[in-house]
Amino acid sequence: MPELPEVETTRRGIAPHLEGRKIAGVTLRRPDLRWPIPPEIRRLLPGQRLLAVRRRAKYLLLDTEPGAALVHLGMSGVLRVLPGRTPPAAHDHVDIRLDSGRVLRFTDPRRFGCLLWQPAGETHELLAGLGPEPLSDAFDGDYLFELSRGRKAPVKTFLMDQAVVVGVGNIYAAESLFEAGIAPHRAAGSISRERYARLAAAVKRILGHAITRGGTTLRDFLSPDGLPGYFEQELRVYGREGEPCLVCGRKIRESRLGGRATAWCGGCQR
DNA sequence: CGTACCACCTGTCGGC
DNA sequence: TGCCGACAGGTGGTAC
Repeated sequence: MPELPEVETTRRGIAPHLEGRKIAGVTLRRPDLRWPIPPEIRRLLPGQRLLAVRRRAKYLLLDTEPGAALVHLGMSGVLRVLPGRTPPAAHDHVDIRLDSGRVLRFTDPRRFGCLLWQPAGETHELLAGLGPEPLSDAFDGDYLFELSRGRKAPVKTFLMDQAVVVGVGNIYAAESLFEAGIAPHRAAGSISRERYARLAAAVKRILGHAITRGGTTLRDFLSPDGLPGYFEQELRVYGREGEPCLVCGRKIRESRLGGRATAWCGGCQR
């Protein structure tokens, strides 16, 4: 499901219900999601107080004293805080019960998500190689320009590489490239410093805006309070293949890059 | 190291 | 109406 704005929206939605609460118990209805759920989740979490809910890239970290539960929502995962007596439905794989009587429930039909354990003071291997946060000062046009020299991969693929910058998935990559006026198939190494400055600014603006609007509504995503996000109606190229460009009127084109559907405007993006 | 491709899994949608 | 294939927001692993 989610790109960074959806994950951040989830974090903001669940954090007030979790921080400061004690974990009353953990219910695992499946032994694994994308990977086996490690024994620490069951063995160490019960009785611990939740100290903070953080986000790194598209991972959520539920901090406790001995370590953090690491959650990735994959393509179809949802985390919600529900009344404790809510009966589980299909694909409700994990419950973390709270001393408030409520329950943090992880639902994920496709099971591309994961629930892992990161001991206090350590960095999980999956987080070790990640690039900078897109909304941080470390991410800017100069960074993209320097890192991209010699790269032949399409700029869209480059931008979606989580080792380059985290949190930019298929939707927001397409939208950012449209705003920056860059054709998605252009080789990353052939793009000028000035154009990368525009691209970095577009990524920051679009992700920041999407977060303030509560993420993009897609069929698998509801924000944690059950309300849909409101960003979908503002998408300018993603999902608009064949429709007229809102700027120049040309038909939005569709191609495939790195196996992913790619929408772009041949008039506005060069 | 960089790049391309496959895999994981379920639900939904369009076409016949 | 029913069936079947294609596709979906992610990303680790592998093979070149």
